[in-house]
Amino acid sequence: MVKELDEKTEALPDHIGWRLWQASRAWQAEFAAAMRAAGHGWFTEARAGLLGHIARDGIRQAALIDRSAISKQAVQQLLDGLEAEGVVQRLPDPQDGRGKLVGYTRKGLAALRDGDSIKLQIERRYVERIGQQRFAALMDALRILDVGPAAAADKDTEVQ
Amino acid sequence: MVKELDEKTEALPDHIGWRLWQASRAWQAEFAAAMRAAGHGWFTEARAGLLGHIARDGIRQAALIDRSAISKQAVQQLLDGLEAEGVVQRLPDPQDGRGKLVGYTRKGLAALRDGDSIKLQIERRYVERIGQQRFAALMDALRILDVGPAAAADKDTEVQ
DNA sequence: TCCATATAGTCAAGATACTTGACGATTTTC
DNA sequence: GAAAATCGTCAAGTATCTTGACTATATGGA
Repeated sequence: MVKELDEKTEALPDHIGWRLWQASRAWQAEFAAAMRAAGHGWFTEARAGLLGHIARDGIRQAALIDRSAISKQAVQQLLDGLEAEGVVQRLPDPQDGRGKLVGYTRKGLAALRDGDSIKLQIERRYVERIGQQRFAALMDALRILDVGPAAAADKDTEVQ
Repeated sequence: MVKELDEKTEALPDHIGWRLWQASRAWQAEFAAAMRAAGHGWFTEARAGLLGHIARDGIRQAALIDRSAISKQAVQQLLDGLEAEGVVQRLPDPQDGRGKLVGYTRKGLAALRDGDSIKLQIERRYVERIGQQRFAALMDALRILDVGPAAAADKDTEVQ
């Protein structure tokens, strides 16, 4: 098709936000596809974002709400889904009659283990592609940039 | 609250995917907030993702669909919204009776200009935070990683 | 002790951003 | 020309969020 080749191939955006977005989306798509291929068909990106805030030994639902950047109702709905899938379970908090403790089921913990090995595989591919040094520099810069919910939550202390 | 301090502050994930996701979300939230503050109340992250693929001199809707990672119906719905907001316009393609050409209105072009200056402001803050060298290394690594739709689309040509 | 207030979680309703499936109009291919 | 592919649209449904209203429990004085 000559017509296609005639078209100006206009450059895509090349600012930090665009690059981060593309890289993030690509990573998530790769990870989610591998998780589903590994038998965890319930795995979605929204759920992944929440699971990232649930420690292996569980967390109080209220604390989870604080850490996630979304509303408590959204957290609840995601938890409802994960609970229905048998990935997490909610138990009453013995310390606080109002509270719930969110923890992983055996199925959930198995998924975490699979997830860990998939992460390593992806990371290995990234290192192959851009080299160990550049990869280290990438992680280093992202760590020091230190955006995200933890950094935002620290503002409660108002040290600045 | 002593009880809070007693709780183990379990570490958040620290792999490349998590860091990219956090950084990407933070950038997008910052950018979208600044755009809305600049009077572009119609600006959302989903729309931003699509606009990133629309060159200043327009694009055929079919080409836009190819570049975006979403379904053609999703593209259409986003375009419907952007057209209703007066940001883009769709004109019949004189070369192809089936096709449409998507282009910016004056309002859309003005938003692009504001967006450019906001991007520069955010980038300046990032450089202040992590230093010029680290920022350059970050961009360098992300560019060479070269994930995203353009990389995928280039596979059609099979130059590799 | 009792009451005001804050916190934890839930229920309900709605918006946004997607999806798949079906379809008509046009172009390309043979 | 007629079959097949492409382009855009319409319709319906799902996932992921939102805000608002509400109940139950806990906390912290008077």
